[in-house]
Parts: sequence; structure tokens; C-alpha cells
Amino acid sequence: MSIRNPKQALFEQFAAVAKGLGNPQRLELIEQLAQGPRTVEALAAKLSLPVANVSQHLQAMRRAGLVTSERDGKFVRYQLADASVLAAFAAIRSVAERHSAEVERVVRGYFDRRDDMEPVSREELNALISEGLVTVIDVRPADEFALGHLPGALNVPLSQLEERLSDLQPDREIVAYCRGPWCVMSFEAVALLRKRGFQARRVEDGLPEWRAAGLPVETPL
Amino acid sequence: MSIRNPKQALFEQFAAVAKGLGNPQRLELIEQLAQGPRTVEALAAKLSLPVANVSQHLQAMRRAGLVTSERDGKFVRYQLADASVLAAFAAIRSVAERHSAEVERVVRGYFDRRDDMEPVSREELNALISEGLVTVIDVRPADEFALGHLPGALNVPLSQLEERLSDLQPDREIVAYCRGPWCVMSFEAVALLRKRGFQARRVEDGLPEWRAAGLPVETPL
DNA sequence: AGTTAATTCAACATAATCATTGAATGATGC
DNA sequence: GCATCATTCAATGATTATGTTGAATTAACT
Repeated sequence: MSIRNPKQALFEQFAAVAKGLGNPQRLELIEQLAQGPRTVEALAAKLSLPVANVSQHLQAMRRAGLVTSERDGKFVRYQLADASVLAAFAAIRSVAERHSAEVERVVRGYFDRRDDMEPVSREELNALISEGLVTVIDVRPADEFALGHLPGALNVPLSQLEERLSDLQPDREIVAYCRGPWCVMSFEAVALLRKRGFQARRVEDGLPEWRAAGLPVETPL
Repeated sequence: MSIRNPKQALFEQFAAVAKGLGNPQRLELIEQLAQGPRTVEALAAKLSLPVANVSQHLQAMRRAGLVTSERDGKFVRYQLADASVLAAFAAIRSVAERHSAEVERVVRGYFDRRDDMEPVSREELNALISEGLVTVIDVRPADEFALGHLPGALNVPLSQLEERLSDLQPDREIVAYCRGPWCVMSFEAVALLRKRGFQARRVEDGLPEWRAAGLPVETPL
């Protein structure tokens, strides 16, 4: 171990946190954990990765101070260490958004008709919900919905949207949301709904941001 | 390059940004560049690093979208890509600070009750061991114990202490040690033992200091 | 106590990152 | 053109990250 001055030690700590974020799988884990605490097994299933691999990533993230774990019966439940982790993720995302032509290209694929895809802001949606003017659908899988969702939201996982169109009132505007600003499910949901003649928009970000902003969340149990 | 869906491509971009921040030297470069544009040479002088090394770091950061460069006469001047880079740096730092603050808080919590925790000095413990008056337990994990420990010490990793209390004689004083003066495991061990009615103290420091003082160490093999 | 299931560990192969060296490039000024 | 200097490139070796496999732990249940 080499001799380090305090400043170098400090920067090594910072770098360790950044390294913890420096892997696409780990970022996906963070996106999942932003929805709520998860077991290793559940995360491995979500990402379609070997359990041991996920376990190692989670331990690396725990060493970096990004997540915490606690035993719950025969499971170990991981969760984000605190809100600053999501803030760091958002900051990273922001840098990528501004400077990556690749990101731009991918996003533009969904935003082709950008004018039509103008998102609803959190504040605007909160007002619309209070006045009962819109149908809010949560297009995430049912397990994520069960752990918390927007007040009054209807869970229609993207995979089932097509079959469940009849559950939706055709004369009300529909607002769709999913995991976060880069979650593509809400883009696809809005695209599908419009193709079927619905008036639909997406929320500018997802449940984690909504929760972080202190807006009301329905959490069963 | 493997086939990626749009989501994976996005997360790889985000991860690339985080990787660009995942090195202490690069973070120091960002700190310097936060003051204003700098040439490669100036940065190399500031960090006392080879110019070629700094040049490579800067190029890596440019690929990640963290900095931009422009030629200025015979110099190349680098600068931060935009304010979002500093925001990301601050977010990373915030995670690290909360993480280490947590550690600091825990340690301080143990040291606050110092009076109750009067430690045994090395010399005193050496005498107690010679006279066979105490049970010495090593609360480090088994692998560390295997590489050397105090003479006659019993390895009871902190995580197993609760279940192995029956291994300990209730009428003998117990002395616990671990890695060093800042290792909290022996604090926790003593706290637990006292709660269960044992007379217990901790050693003022750990095995490395014991060994450095020239006192006897049992090393298997 | 033994069994089962979830998680972690250990060991390995592969790949990426890092610092160092010396040579190559590109712009400047004589 | 030619020399000079800042920067970049290329090659090397050392270190660290990554994913895979199967075994070892751990806690709950019988």
C-alpha cells in the first residue's frame, strides 16, 4: 500500500463511488432499486443475469456506499443507500444527455414526433390528478407497481396494454409513466395508445423522481 | 460488438460517463479545470504527472463527454464540457461524504462511551495471558485469524459471537481484540458480551500493533 | 440434526485500465 | 525549409475489473 496524502485519499473515495456507477449492469440495478428494496434473486431475474454476478455487483456497490443490505429471513434485501445516489445517477445521466450523440440518437428514435411527445411535468400532473381530469396508467410490471405507485394510477404493464385497451375510457386523456426519464416503456405505451386513437402523453420522469419530490405515493400495506 | 437493445445502449453511455469520473487523477483534473481552461502541460505540472499520462486521461474524459479541447497556438487547451460535469462531480462527492459520514458516526458512537470501555494495554494483557487469567477472543473473520493471532486466542468472529456465547466461561474475564485501534468490531463484541452478563474489555489496539511491539504471535504453519 | 433455498465465496479466464517510455505528429517561428 | 516545442500515439508490463462455474455459508423449515 503506497503512502497517500489526505487529499489523494479523499479523491480515491470519490473515484470509488464513480467506479461503482461505471458499469451498465450496476446502473440498471440502481434503476431497479430506485423503485424500492429488492432481493438479489429478484434483481437477477429482472436483469436476466446470473445470481452470483448480481451478488458481486451489489457487493461492489455496497463497498462504494451506493446501497445497503439487510437480511430478511432467507433473503438479503438491498436498497439504495440514500437519495444522494439517485441524484448522482441523475447527474451522470445529465452529462451523458448533453454530450453523447449516441444518447441523442437513441432518444430521438422515440422522439421522432417530438411535438406530439411533449411530456407532462410532475406539477402539472399532480394538478390534473387532483382535479380528476386524466387517467394515469403505470406501465411497469405488476411487482413494481405493487411496491408503490402514483395516487389513483391504473397498472397496465406495457406487455398487456394492447389487450387491455378496453379498460380505458376513450374520451379521457391518458398519462403514462414508468421507471424514470429514460425508461422507454412509457414512450412505447404512448406511441401505441395514439395509434389506437387515444389522446395520450407521458410523464417527464418516473416514480422515483415523483417520490423524491415529496409528492404523494400510494404504498399498499 | 454484441447486439444491444436501445436501453442497454443508453446505460452503456451513462456508465461511460461514470467511468470517466472513476479515477482519482481524473477527478483532480476536473477540479483543476473547474478553475478555468488549462493546457495539458499546466495540468501535468499541477498534478506532478507525466504529460503523456495527463494527455491520455484528458482524451478519455473527452470521449466520455466530460471535457472539450481546442487548439490555441502550439497548445491544446482543455475545459469542462459544461456545468453539468461539475454537478455530477458534486453529486458523487455527496454520496461519498454521506457514506464516510456514516462510518464516522458509528465509530464516534463507540468512542463516546469511552469511560465504560477502558481498554487493556498491550503490556497488561501480555501479563494476564502469561498468568492465564483471561479468555482472549479474536473477533476478526476466520481468514484473518488464520494468518496470525495472539497466543491462546479463541477465534470468535463478531458475526458468530451471539451463537457462540456458550463456548465462553462465564466466570472468567474476556478480552476482545480485532484489527486495530479504529476497528469497531471489538467495541461491538464487548458491548454484546456485557449485555449478556460477561465481564469484558477490549484491547487498546489490534494485532498489527501487538506484532510491531515485538510481543509473541501465534502463526500457524 | 438434516434439508432446502438464497446468497456469497473462491478460482479461473478474459478483458480493460493504468502508468511509463520513447517515437511520431502538428503548429509555430526563424 | 528547418528547428522547436506541446501534444499525441504506440507499445509494454502491471494491476484491476468482469463474468462464469461450482462449492461454501447462512438461515429457515422439517
